Amino acid sequence: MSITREKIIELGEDLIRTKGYNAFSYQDISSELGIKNAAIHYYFPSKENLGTSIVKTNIQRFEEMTDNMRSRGFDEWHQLETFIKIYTKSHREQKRCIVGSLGPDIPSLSDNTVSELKRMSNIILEWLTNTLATGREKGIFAFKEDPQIKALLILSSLIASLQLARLIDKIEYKSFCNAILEDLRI
Amino acid sequence: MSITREKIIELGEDLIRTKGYNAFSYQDISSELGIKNAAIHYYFPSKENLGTSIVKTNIQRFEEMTDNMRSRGFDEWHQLETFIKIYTKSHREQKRCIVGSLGPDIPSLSDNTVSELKRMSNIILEWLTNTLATGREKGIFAFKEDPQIKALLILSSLIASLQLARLIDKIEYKSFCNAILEDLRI
DNA sequence: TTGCAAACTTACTTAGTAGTAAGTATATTT
DNA sequence: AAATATACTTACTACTAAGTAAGTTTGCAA
Repeated sequence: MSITREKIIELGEDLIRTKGYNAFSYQDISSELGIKNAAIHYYFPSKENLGTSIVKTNIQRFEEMTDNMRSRGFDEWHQLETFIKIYTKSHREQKRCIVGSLGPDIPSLSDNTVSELKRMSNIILEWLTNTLATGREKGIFAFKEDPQIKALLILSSLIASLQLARLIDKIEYKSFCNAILEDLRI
Repeated sequence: MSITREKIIELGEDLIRTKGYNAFSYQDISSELGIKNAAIHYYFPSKENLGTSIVKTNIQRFEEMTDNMRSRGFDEWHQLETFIKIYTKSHREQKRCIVGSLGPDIPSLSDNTVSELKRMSNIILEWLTNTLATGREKGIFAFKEDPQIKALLILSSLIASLQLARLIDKIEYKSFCNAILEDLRI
């Protein structure tokens, strides 16, 4: 694969996660990479191709992570801890997650991008639901709600807190994430 | 106050909550209201003025609601229930809340709009923190976390779930909101 | 060495954006 | 009746966006 193509995807993801899909332009990418606007169109004929590719890359990354955790025999607590670390890292870097960034812009996304984004959300939610359910069966987690509802509660908290962090300065992000985990302790 | 001005604010809020700040234009408003583009500039010289006014209107509305609940002697459970109803209503109407809509677009908002948005977030969070703390003292709510952390968890869940609702169809929004309330039951 | 494909650049179009200056009709005040 | 303010419209500017067509360089293969 071309190095320029990879750089465009990487920078595009960054821009989506900081400025948002509608707020960034091909200009932002071309000037940063020292190439011309049309060079981006060479790899991604339209902005929707770029958007879709970025989401697909993220799905792949997420699946690699969960596969990796499973093959390394992480228990459910450890898996959830690792998952939450993605968000603390994003918070440190002042970025949001892809789902939280593209979600608000759904009305201006193409059908292809939206369907990939839906696929991604469902993959994450299914993994989380599964991890919670299995963890509770094994006696690792304790919670009274339905696993899917609980998964949704946790995912919502993580996504929105990255956004709220920009609005409310006094957020202690670590305590926040800790509270999510501690809430599940037996 | 002018009726056109009020209509512009109302429609503007709607557009922000459905399409997003960067995705709507003065054209969207003018064509819908049957006026010319420049008429909007007459009331709101720049888009930032409109944005700021919309946030201010929302702050006022929120404060009227909480004042009203207090003066009518609602207990904390009833107050929280009423607050959550704002989100179930938004969900029914397929809209997000103002904080959840403008939050993602902070990098493209003016300083004035951002500071009003921060003020709004803090007012909501302070009210929620306060309600949770008082409710727990009175023995109405049960939770182990710090009230501010708990408030943040609840607010994040409510905000993000409106966004996720567009991505994950099988969300049972009522059960979701119910889970938030039930989690606080003694 | 010629041919060809990959990876671009140059130079452009089209469409939409916020914003403005100047004019006009209507109602209100003096 | 004259002056003035309100609430707009007309007609524009300046700019930025995505996207495209055609040309250029570079490396490799026949």
